This record gives sequence, C-alpha cells and structure tokens, in this order.
Amino acid sequence: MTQPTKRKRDRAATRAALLAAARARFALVGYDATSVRDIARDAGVDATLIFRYFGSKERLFEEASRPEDTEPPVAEEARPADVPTWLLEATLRQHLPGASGGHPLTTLLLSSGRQECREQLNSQLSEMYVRNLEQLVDLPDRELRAELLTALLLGINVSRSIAHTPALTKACVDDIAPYFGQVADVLLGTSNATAQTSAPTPPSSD
Amino acid sequence: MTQPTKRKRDRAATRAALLAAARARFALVGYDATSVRDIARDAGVDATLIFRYFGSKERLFEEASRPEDTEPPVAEEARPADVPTWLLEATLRQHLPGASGGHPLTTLLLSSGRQECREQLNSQLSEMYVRNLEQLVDLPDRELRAELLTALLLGINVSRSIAHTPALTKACVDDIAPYFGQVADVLLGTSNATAQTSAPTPPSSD
Amino acid sequence: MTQPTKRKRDRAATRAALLAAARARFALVGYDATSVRDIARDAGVDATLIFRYFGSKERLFEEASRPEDTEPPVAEEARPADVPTWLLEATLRQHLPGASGGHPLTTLLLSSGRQECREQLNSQLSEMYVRNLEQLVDLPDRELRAELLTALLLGINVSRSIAHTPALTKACVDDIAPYFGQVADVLLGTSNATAQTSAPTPPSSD
Amino acid sequence: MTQPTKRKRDRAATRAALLAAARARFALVGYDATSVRDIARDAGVDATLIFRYFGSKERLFEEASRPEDTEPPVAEEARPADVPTWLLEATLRQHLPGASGGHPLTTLLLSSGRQECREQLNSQLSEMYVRNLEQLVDLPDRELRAELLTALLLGINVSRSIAHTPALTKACVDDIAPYFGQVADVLLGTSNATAQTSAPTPPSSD
DNA sequence: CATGAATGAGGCTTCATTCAT
DNA sequence: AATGAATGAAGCCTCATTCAT
Repeated sequence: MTQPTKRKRDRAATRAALLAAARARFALVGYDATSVRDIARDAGVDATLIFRYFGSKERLFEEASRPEDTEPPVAEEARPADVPTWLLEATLRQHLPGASGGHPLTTLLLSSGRQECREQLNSQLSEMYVRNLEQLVDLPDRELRAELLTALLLGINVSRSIAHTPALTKACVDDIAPYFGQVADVLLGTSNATAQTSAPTPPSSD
Repeated sequence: MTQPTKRKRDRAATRAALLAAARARFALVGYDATSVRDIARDAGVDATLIFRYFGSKERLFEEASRPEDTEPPVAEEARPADVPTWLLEATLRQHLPGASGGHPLTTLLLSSGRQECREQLNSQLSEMYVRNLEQLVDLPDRELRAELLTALLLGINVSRSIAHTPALTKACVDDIAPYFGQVADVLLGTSNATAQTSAPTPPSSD
Repeated sequence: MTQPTKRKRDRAATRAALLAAARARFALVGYDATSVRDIARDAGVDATLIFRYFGSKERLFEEASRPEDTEPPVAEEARPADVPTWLLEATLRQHLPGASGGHPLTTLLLSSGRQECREQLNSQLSEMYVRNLEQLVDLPDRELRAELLTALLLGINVSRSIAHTPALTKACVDDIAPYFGQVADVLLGTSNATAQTSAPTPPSSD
Repeated sequence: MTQPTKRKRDRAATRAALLAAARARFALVGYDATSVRDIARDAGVDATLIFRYFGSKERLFEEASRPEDTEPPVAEEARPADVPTWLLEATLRQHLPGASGGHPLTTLLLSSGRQECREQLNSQLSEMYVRNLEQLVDLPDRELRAELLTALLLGINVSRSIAHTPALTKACVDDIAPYFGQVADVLLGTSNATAQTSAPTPPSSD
C-alpha cells in the first residue's frame, strides 16, 4: 500500500522467482549459454539480486540443478517389481505443470562442459538409479546390468529433452512403460511377472 | 628428429593438429567451454591459424563434430541380425588409437546449449541409428522401438564418456554385447535366433 | 565539487560524455582510426559503457555523425536570398563552444572508407544543400548549378577542418560571406540584388 | 620459356602491378579500409611482395598517393587566363583509361584519418592549386580568394568521387567549365574575357 | 534493501609483418 | 628470388561481478 503499486516482492518470492527462472533456462540451454541477465530478466528483477541471494552464478546453478525436494526418493518399502517403472516415471516427469524447469539430469547434461557437473551427474545417476536397480539383481554383472538400464533411462531423457527425437518426444509414460518393462526384465533378470502386469500390448512371448 | 623440436612448417600437419586438438577438447568439454586459444595451445601453434585454416571457431567445430570419414556407414549388405551389434561397436569405438577425439555424439551432446547442435544431434541419431534399426522391425510402434534402442546406445555413450559410470566405463564391447543383444531382440522383436547366436546369456551363467 | 574528482555515477552524464568524445574523435580522424578505447579514455569512463549505452561502435557512430538537433533545418519561410548565406553559416558553424565536435560532414568524409558513410554523405548533401539551393534557380542546369555551390561549401569545409588551409582556416563567416555571396549569385543566377545587400565587395576596397 | 608457363613477371612488372592495385584500392576506400592482402590479390601476387618491394604498407601508400609523374605541373609559361581551366581539367581527369587509380586528392581525403595524409593534402593543395591561383590575383585577400577557388575544385572532386552526387558525377569537363570559369573570374577578379571565351551559354550579366 | 552504473577479464577475429623453406 | 606458414598486437564485444546511491 505504501509502495507505489510496484510489486515489492518479499525476499522469499524474489528468490523463488530467480530460482525458477534459472532452473528453466539452465534446463533449456545449460550453464554456459545462460547469462545471469537472462535469468534476471525472466524473473523480472535486477541481475544483482542473484549475487545478493545466491552469491554467484555458480552457486545459483548448484541449487538450480539439484532435484526439487518435491521429488521423493524411491519409496523405501516399494515392491521391488515396481522400482523400474517408478524410475521411468521419475525420468519422464518433466515439463509438467508444477515442475518449474526441466529434469535435473537434463540440466547437468547440458552443462557437462563443467567438471563439477560431470561429477554431479555421476553421483546422481549412481545414487538415484544404479543403487536402486542393483539391489534388484541377483545375477553376475550386477553393476553393469544396473548401469545399462540406467543408460536407457538417461538416453530416453536425452532423446526427449535435447535431441527431440519424434516418437519418444510425443510418447507418454504408458506408451513407453511396456517396452521399458520388458527390457528391465531382461537386464535385471526379474521374472516375467512385471512384464505381464504392466505391459498390456506387445504380444511378448505367448 | 632433424628439427630441434621446433614446430614444423607444414600446412597439412598443422591443420590436422588443430583439428585433432579441437576434436579432443570439444569432445571433452563442448563448444562453449573450449576457447580457440585452448585448442591452439594443445596443438602447439598460434591461435590465428585456426582462422587461417578453418575460417572461424564455428566452422572448425562443424568439421570437428562430423564423424571421421574412417567410419563407414552401416554396411549396406550386412545381415540384418548384425546391425545392432555393428551399431554398438560404432558407439563404443572411441578413445581408441586412430580416432583422434571422442565420439561425435558426445561432442554434440556437450555442446547442446547451441540450437544447431541439438538439430545436428537429432539428425545424426535419426540417420545413423533410428533409420537403420527401424527397418529391422516388423511390429507395431516401429519408430518408437527403434528410438528406444537408439536411446540405449546414446545412454551408454553418455555414461561412458560424460558421466564416467564405473562399470560401463571399464567394460569393453564383448562385455556389453550380450546384454545389448538381448535388449535389441526384445525391442526389435527379432527372434531369439540372434540371441542364440550372439550370446543368449553371459558366459558366466551355465 | 563534493565528489573527490571521482567520476560521478550518472547515466545521462556518462552517455553525453561518451557521445561528445566520440563526436570529437570521429570528426578528427574518422571511424576507422578511432578505437572505442580511445573514446572511452577521452570521456574518462570504461570502454564497455559504450556498448551499454549505444550497443556498438557502429551505432555510436551513427548517433555521433548525425547533425546535432540544435541545428534547425533551413527556416522554411526564409527569404530566398538569405538561403545561401544561411547555408554558409551552417557549414562554418563548428568548433564553436556549444558544438561538442566538428561538423557532421567532416565526420562522414573522414569515414568515407565505409560504404554507408558515402551514402549518408550523399543524402545529407542532397537533402540539406542541393534541394534547398535548387529551388532558387530558374535557369537551365538547375541541379548542376546547385551541386556546384554545394561543392564549394563542401570544399570550404574540407579546407578548414581537414586540410587546414591557412587563409580559410582563420577566416570567419564575415570574411568569407562576401565572396561566397558573389559566387552564389553567379551560379544560381540570383540577381545582383543579393550581392549588393550582403556585401558586394570586401570592406577593404572602398 | 624455362618457367612452367606461369607468368614469372619481372621485378618491375610485379612492382608496377602492386602499385596500380594499391592506387586503385586506396582511391576507392582509403588507407584503413584497404588491406595488404586485398592489394596483393588484385595484383595477382603474394602479399609479402609488398614488403619486399615497398617495405611496408605505409611506404606503399606514400608512393601510391603521390601524383603520377605523367601529370605535368602547370605549364610554367601558360597564359594566366588558362590556368583555372587547366586545374579544373586536372581535377576531373580521373577514372579515365590510362590513370591506374583515382585522383591523388581522393586518396588523401579518404585516408585523412592519418595525420600525415592531412599534411600531404595541405601541401598538395597549396603547391598545386593555391600557389598557382594566387599569382593571378591582383586584389586584396589574394590567398583567401585562391583558397576559395581551390575549395571549389576540392568540393567538385569529393562530390564526384566520394559522394557521387548525381549531376556532377555525370557531367564532363565541358559541362562544368563554363560555370567554373565564371566563378573563377569572380573570385580571382580576372576580367570577363575568360567567361566570354570559354563559357558558351549562361546568359551571364545583362 | 534495491537499483543500475561501473569494471576487468577474457573471447573471437583481423591485420601487418616476419621467418623458414 | 618467392612462397606461404607463422606470429603478436590490437580491435570489438560480452560476461560475471562489484560498488555507489
């Protein structure tokens, strides 16, 4: 009221706006191709506030490339058979209303010119994907099998958010899940139960 | 040997040294994170020679991110069953003596902040991978199936050359081929014939 | 005065200082021989402010080579007989307190290595000089006559601001006007009325 | 004959070719806008020969901007009344077959960003024009009168070779001479004899 | 507290010129 | 003697960041 109608956002709102803008741009073109002024403009505030609130472009990036807290880690007690599907969903969940930017993996990938990003990519993959998948395997080459399925998820992500490959880009979870389930079964050695359950169509084996 | 370690005055050699250095650096950190001076320093020559020989950083990048000509396109008359394995080999063939830099896909991915790179990534994927794989499928969702297998190859590439995931990074073609073959069979619907032939289950099992 | 001689933090003042410095240098040595750092140094500010305020050296030049707005176009209702004298005055009015740099024509001439400048020179001459003079002529070869008188004005300008020819450089308007008036009469065919009025013979004669 | 058909120009021919190319380019866009490689390309030889034969771009320019020796100084014993016309002809004589480049004055003018060029312009004007014209005047303000007529010649030159003003550009000597003669008479105080003689048309005075 | 003016480092590129062949 | 590969300086411009106001 005392302010001249200009939205005098409070600290938190401004910070959040900057973070959202940063997430969006970093997920779109990566670290190097994004300037602090771009972010500030998108957020509708002055660029120096980035330094006030985050200290540096780098620290803003660190925060923006961390998965949003809304993302629960894989439910601990989930039925093992559901884990792959759950990870697939987590991978595809992006560009949806609610998520302010793209997938953190995309952001990291687009910024992989930076050593830190490659390291973070490595640890995020291993913590969020490989570790969870490995536990489902009871065969030789556990790690390799888990990494291969992780690679598929990663590749799907890249295809959709960066390469914009036509079929994968327009597919929704349900289109992909059946095939993904089969591959998971093959790689992890999980029984055909999953395939039966979650994969409606492909005339699989008979 | 006869020269006192001095740079030799050789157009072709200098051009090649620059191209090799460029390939290496672009494949390591991408376009934006690479400066022309970096490349020149690696090549041991003056930076202005880049402009003499390539015209601009951008044109050097275009040349450096093109697959080396030593890479023959998928043999036209190859047996269909061999195509997936051939593509896997092409994907893994990098950092080998002979190949001066990393895989072109890696380079493009690391430079995806640039619109042109995303487009080139898209067309290289579709021309070199999807198109060849699609022809093997005789089931619904041909394109999607081909793109999923392509995504796996892409993901393997990223895991190895960018994320440096442990198991995949140290695996060689023969370690991966069996699993990849199984996945290809599942996705492309190629009968178990292939699987039988190329490695149904890792040699460890029986 | 209150500031310790430090540069004041004043958008408008800095912009104006840059523009003035640019006008001066461009009018002295032209576009190519002037570097943005030169201009900035003269203005006492950092060179990057040129890009902040003008976008590029080229756009700064465009603004600097435009006639200052203080220059009114030839008074519409001026008596025809006064037009030549008025144009002479406009041509000589430079290096005076108030005008920050030299005459725009000088600037354009000194920068005529650039195609755009030659074109602008052409249009400024024709709009500001030839067009106005032509209307005074009621004889054959109207355009040629007007262009010849324009050429004289142009030549006077060059002599004074570039070649620094001694007599013309130190002459003031009143020294030149009588002779110029006579030439105008001859070329434009305006009767001796004007000549009589404005100064038939230099005051020295009688 | 022993050479492989490649024209192995002799020293003199190559030097001359470079000089001609330099004259042409300098007269077209001036010193700064001309690169030694441009000149060499036009001359069809290697750029380093410029340094071999002339020492530096600067020294080449000095030579190229000197009036060609084919230009005789004003005939010493010429009839005074013919001098102005003679100077007009010298001013317009350019772009003609035979003259390899443009007028030296144009070259100097286009390169006036350089201090040396302004000085040379000054001395060429005073030696070739003012000095000759002054001697014809027997009135007060001798120098000023001569400089004014010189300014007209200079302006005509600029109009034609730089500003490309329409009427003057397409006019030939005979179109301009009558008017120029009248102006010369007025400024130099030479009798109307010249005007009568050389100016056919303008209904001059009564 | 917020704005935006100011800065310095660094990036790409061009040019005149030298040096090896 | 002549070619062209190599070089270093300098130019324009952008960016992250700091400092007054």
